[in-house]
Amino acid sequence: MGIAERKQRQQDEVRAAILAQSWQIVEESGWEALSIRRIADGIEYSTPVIYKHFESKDAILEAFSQEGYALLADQLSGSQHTGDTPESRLMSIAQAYWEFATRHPRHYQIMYGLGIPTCEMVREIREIKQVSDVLHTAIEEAIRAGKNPETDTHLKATTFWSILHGLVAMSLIAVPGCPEKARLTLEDAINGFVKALMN
Amino acid sequence: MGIAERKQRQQDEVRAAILAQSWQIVEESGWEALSIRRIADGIEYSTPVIYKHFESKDAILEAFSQEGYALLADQLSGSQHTGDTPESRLMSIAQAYWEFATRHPRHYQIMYGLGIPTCEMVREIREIKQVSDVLHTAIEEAIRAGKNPETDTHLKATTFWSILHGLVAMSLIAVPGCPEKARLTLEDAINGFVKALMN
DNA sequence: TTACTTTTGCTGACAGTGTTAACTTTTATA
DNA sequence: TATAAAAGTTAACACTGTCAGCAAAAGTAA
Repeated sequence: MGIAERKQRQQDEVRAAILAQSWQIVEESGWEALSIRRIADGIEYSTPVIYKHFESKDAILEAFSQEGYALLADQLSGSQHTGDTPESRLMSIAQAYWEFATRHPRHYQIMYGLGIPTCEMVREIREIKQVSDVLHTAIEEAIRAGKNPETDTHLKATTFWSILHGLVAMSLIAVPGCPEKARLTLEDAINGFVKALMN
Repeated sequence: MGIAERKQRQQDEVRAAILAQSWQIVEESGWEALSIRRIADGIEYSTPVIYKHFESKDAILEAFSQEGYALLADQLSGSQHTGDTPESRLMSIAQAYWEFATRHPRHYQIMYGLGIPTCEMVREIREIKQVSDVLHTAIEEAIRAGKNPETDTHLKATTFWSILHGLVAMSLIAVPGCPEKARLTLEDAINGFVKALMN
């Protein structure tokens, strides 16, 4: 009596096909080219089928946004323990953040283009919280090792995140031609931030 | 023979009406509600008339983007000479930048939502260049007054701009509820940046 | 004033968008 | 094999930006 299981499997396949087709369209032609009809064409189904799997087009975008945060969280966690000082660890995280944005620009676009992560989102969406947690942990560690242990962790973490986002948004998206200069800008800014953080 | 002049005047009025109506729609319902048909309805003309004044919808958006940069340049110029040290002047500029974004969020949205200012844009569009110039001047002055006179001005100016944008994007758009905290974050970050800038 | 020309503006269409109600076909169960 | 449920399709609604072709008004010249 594996009928229900097979059905579920088939549905899962369709859902996966929707996402795969969507991603193919986005990679080839960008987010603005993504449309329900184009997805339906690609997977050889009619448009309403998509609505059996996703409540709306926005839901599809959100799925990719979440995927992006999961990927980012992964990369950041991987760099979390690189380096032997809190300073170098913060720098590693910053570089991982930057690398993620350059490697996955389409992901970064929806993650921050369709509404920057709000406090509620950080609370509700696990993937965003993971990113936020990595940043908070690294900042907290640096504060403890620094000369001002009663510094506001949350304040510094949002500052850190904001600086990272600002640099990525400007350097990466605005000047896609010279990634070397962008990297220098990043390292310089983070160096300054870290020095100010630890006195 | 003031016929041509009167005609020009009438055309200018229609153009102004298009922009005024557009702005009313945007203020009331946001950028996503702005449509050519709605504008046409509002000014009591048919849709093709709009295309006599603007090449496309994007051209209308660009007009507002430019207006935004002009406004921003104004505010920054006004704060350029507030304060008697280079440090305090940079802080004034940062605060003016922040104030502009909170006071004119719709403007800020198109200015940075529809493509962040690239190097070419800064070169080509006068309004953006004015903003860029104010930042460069203030940074240059601070570098000269600091302990590292051979610091790269352009690098530091883009860093300054990036940090400002990052803070605005995150603090303002993400957490619209608590402007006080956002302001603190801004001042803290800029303080750190300035200290690192001047050693 | 009349005839002609240019400007101005409108109608209606094209090709596309997200979304959904109603219907048909396929599939599984009794 | 009849029936109920699930799956999938067609066709529409209400939008979107854009534009070709046509009607009307306004200006110019005889």
